Amino acid sequence: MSGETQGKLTILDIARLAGVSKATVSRVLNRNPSVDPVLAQRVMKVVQEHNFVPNITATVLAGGRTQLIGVLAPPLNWPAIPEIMRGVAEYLEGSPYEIVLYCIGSQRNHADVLNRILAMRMISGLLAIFPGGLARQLPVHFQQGLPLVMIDDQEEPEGVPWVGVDNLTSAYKATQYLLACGHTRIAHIQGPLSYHCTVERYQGYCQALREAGITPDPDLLFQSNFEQSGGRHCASVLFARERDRWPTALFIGNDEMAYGFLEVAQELGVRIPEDIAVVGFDDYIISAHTNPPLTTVHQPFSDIGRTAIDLLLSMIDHMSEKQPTRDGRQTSGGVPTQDYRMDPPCIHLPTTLVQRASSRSVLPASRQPGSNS
Amino acid sequence: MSGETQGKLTILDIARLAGVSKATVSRVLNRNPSVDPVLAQRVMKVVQEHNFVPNITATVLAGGRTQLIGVLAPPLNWPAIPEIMRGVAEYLEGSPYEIVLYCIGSQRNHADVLNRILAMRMISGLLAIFPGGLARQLPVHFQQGLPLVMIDDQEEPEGVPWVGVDNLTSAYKATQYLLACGHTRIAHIQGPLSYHCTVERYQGYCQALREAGITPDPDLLFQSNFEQSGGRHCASVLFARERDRWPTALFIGNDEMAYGFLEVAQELGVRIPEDIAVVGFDDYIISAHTNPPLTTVHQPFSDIGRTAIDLLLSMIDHMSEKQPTRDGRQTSGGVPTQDYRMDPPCIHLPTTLVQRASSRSVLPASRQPGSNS
DNA sequence: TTGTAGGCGTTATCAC
DNA sequence: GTGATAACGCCTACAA
Repeated sequence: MSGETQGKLTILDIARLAGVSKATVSRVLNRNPSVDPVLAQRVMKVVQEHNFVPNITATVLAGGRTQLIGVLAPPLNWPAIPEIMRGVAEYLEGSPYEIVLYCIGSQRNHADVLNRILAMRMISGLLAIFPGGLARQLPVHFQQGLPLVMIDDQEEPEGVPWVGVDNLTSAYKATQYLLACGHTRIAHIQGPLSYHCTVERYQGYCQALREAGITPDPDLLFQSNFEQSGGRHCASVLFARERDRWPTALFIGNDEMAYGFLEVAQELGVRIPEDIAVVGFDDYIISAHTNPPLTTVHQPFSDIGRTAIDLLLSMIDHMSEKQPTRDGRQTSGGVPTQDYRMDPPCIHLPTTLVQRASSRSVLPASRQPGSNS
Repeated sequence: MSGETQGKLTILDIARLAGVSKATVSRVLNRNPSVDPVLAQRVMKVVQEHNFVPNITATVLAGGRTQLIGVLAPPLNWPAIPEIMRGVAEYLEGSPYEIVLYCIGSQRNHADVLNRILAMRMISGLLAIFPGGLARQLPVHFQQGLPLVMIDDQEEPEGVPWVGVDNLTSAYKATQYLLACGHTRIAHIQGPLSYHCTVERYQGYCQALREAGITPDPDLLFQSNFEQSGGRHCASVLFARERDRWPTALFIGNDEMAYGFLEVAQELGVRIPEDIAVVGFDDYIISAHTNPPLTTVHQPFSDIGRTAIDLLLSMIDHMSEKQPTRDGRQTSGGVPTQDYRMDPPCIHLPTTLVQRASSRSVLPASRQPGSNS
């Protein structure tokens, strides 16, 4: 209310009002310690009274760092994205940074997006969420000094800082849970094999079975597409079999396919969990509302976003302190400073199994399995 | 692949390579018609070969317009937001513009956000989605020349360009549908009265009843909070009554409350739609998955986003052609140019009623109501 | 510690 | 039509 931002003041105006030079104002604004605290006070007072905010474009042009973080994301209505973005946005709210959002859809010339973004030289770091085909270009830019973090489940995390979950362990626990429920014929619907998470989840599934002395039965493995339609398809195939070839439980590679599966089950009058217990993976919001509500592995999406952005900001702080290419090791304030480029961090967040009505123990009440994870 | 963007070329480099001056390159890049087509060709060739993209910060600083659209939004995991953003992003993909996303959560000093955004002088237009308390400041900035569009259901659309749905008509049709189903005791759960949409939806509800010769019964009107908890609460209150005071149908002011209502109904064994038919408003993704799936008024969120951004871009084109404050009327190319500031456009998009299992006709089969609006 | 001056990459206003 | 050149607002040596 006090100072209208319209008058487009510049540091020069502030300088005059405070009776100092542009340079001093600039220094105050950038918290340069070499300025007299008294002067700084005076300047800050003027700045606040007039609600002054430096022109960011000029700042960048002059070589300062932007307060802008680029976020490369698939369409926001993909189920996991809003939650991830919430984590990102909430974290960034407490910082001076803003988000520049690059949504990659179908139309855009994918190959060029990254180049354009970087050519604009506007962001000081990039968070790449499910970058798909763009994942290939990421390591290069990272090596060239762009602070960069990837959230992905498709490519194997290599060459760039990465945040995600431990799919193998998660799938292992999900399967173990079904085993603990007393099931022995446990089927699995997996996603596209090109996805890294597909493989990991399958491995976790197999490992749990083997440890229980069960050999994974190829007859109980379905390969699909991670989409609802895929779940529907697998359901039809499965339910078309004679009843004694059905499994008693099913671990589905993601929730989306589970939705399709549950739909078909309901249409065909197959009772879940009585006839078949179902466990999914992801725990999108919808999963609590399906019929029946879906037992599933909860991915902490907002935490993933938060963690990724936290890592990114620390990378920005760190990488900007050093020259583009310097010798690896150095120490700051007793804390051993890692060289992100030599050894890109890879953070795995824990998942939890959320039990809902789509699964249930087939054991007598006295031997129910524990609650979760 | 051809031209690495790393070398940070400038128009000066391009100029040299093409054997022309900076000015000419700039003109070519900005499609200035006063440049020799042959020269333009030569320049463009160099530009493309080197994958050159002008430094956007310099462009802005020099007075050119940014290709950045500010989007002010609530947390992205609010149900309607991802769909709206999808519309926005998809539309923008076909344009040279990018999104700067400002998520407003709880922490941030709300009053300042807008000032900061504008002080940075980085965006050429602003899309305000459910701005809440910030709505008050919008008209001022709009009048001062900032291209601005609001998507909101809380404030009455006045003083700023606005895109949304016709709540009154939508509610009217929803109620009319229940009447056509044969219901006469139709209850309504409304949201906070401070919301403009609450009032409009209530008016539509009343109007439909009155036209059917029914006086709205205060006993069948519930005032709540637009949240799931509110729906639960109303359900408990309602179901605690003697059975003959129950309505046979219920028009709920938004889907969120409907979810809560359905939950309680299921917990208490009340059959939907047999005991009470339920119609909601919004049609969030979850609504197709509830138990039973929810009949509801579909808001075309992605269209709303698309329309809003379309309007915004045309405003940007238009408002930048004129001096900050000039005389009102002028004509361009035979098309009468509107002065957005004199008369802010207000676009109402149509809704559709989506029929699902939570509602059903109580009439004999021969007199079923038609499918939808 | 503080001020001065040059430069960041573009656009825009001039002359030519 | 084309080419110099002065802004644009800030940062940062360098000088004082």
